[in-house]
Amino acid sequence: MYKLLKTEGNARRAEFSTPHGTIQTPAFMNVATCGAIKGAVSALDLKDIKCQVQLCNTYHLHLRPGDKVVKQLGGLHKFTRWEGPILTDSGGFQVFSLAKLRNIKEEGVYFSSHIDGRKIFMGPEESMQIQSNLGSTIAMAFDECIENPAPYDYTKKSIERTVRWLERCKKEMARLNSLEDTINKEQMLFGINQGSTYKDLRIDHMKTIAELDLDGYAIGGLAVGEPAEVMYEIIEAVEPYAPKNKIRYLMGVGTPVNILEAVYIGVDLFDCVMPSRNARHGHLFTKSGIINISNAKYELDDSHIDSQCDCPVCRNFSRAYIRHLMKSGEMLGMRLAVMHNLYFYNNLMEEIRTALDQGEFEAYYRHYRDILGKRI
RNA sequence: GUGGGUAUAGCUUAGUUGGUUAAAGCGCCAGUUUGUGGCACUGGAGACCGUCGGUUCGAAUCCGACUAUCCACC
Repeated sequence: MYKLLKTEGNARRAEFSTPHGTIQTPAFMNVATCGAIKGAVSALDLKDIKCQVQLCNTYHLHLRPGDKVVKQLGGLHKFTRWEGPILTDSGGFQVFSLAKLRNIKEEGVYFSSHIDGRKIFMGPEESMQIQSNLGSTIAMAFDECIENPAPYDYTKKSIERTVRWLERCKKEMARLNSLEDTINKEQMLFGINQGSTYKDLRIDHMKTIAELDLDGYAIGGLAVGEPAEVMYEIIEAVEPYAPKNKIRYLMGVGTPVNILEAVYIGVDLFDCVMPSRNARHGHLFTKSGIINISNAKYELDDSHIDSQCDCPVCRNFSRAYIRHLMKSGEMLGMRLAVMHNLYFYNNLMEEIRTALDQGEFEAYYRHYRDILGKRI
């Protein structure tokens, strides 16, 4: 249930209520692909880093430990000890990211497991069944994330198929939610807008899926190599056709500035591996830009990662210590880096929400852009 | 003390019958990462080849002495 609280320009401040709690938006989802945020961060840590909602992956959990195993253990919430909202990605992106191994047909996609190479099939019904077994709060529709660049004709045929897949997803989810032993009988379904970088196809597709009255609408297939300006233009083009009374989710995006720009255009929800993956490689976000904590210049730096940050890591540990841990390959270094970066993202979203609450988002937006010195 | 082996980048090593600019891994330095195939990838710096002398047009490579170190024996 999406409840709009305030708007400023196209930017929206809202609450999205779910069976597992209310998400204050704009919000960032913390990526926990296999049921855990990479870097030894457990559900016990999530409040400390201001996490509201996690994203887990259908494909990965299907392969290991298996969605039926998770169901027998009571679903993802009980399994991971996280009581808040969980969104599961449908596996559609893996079709794209494992492109060499795929074979896309009308019924679904045949591809090889990245773990043991065995052939697997996933179509809309399978994806919904897996996500139902996982018992996530929100299921994503099974879509095709089209490569960039893609020919116009291929894109047109692909999004027509993605619409047919979406209709099958909706039907299957209704069936699964009515079954006696379903873990979450109120599981929600988000549709995904595709259409590569063709505005007319994007708009046509959004108009079509808007009529299906889904619980939320995602924009997928962006930030896959096209310039950021192109991404912003596509979001701006599609935004007027996304239902006003439904949450909007920009999939896989992005940098702090990407997110700020997208909020400005009217997006509510984000996810991205950037904060956690960058952290694992020592790249830490600060209000004055990214620092690489492994750099030699931090060897004797007794200050905190970000002097303006009040996360648990910055309240306690020095740059020199975290650099030492990262250089030594200590797991704690990675853990502290990931926690800091996720806090940075979650805190950024909180600042955006506060600015919207106070009617000062425009000023915040311009200020933040100036700090980073560029739009991208 | 005697006999034998070894000595090449910070470390561990490769280097053809002597032939242009001595190679690799690790480490070091820096960069990349956008619905995650988690310790990755890309690039860079760094060696007058133990020391001194000899043979040769030419020596990391062959010869001698010295030094260091390892093994065996006393």
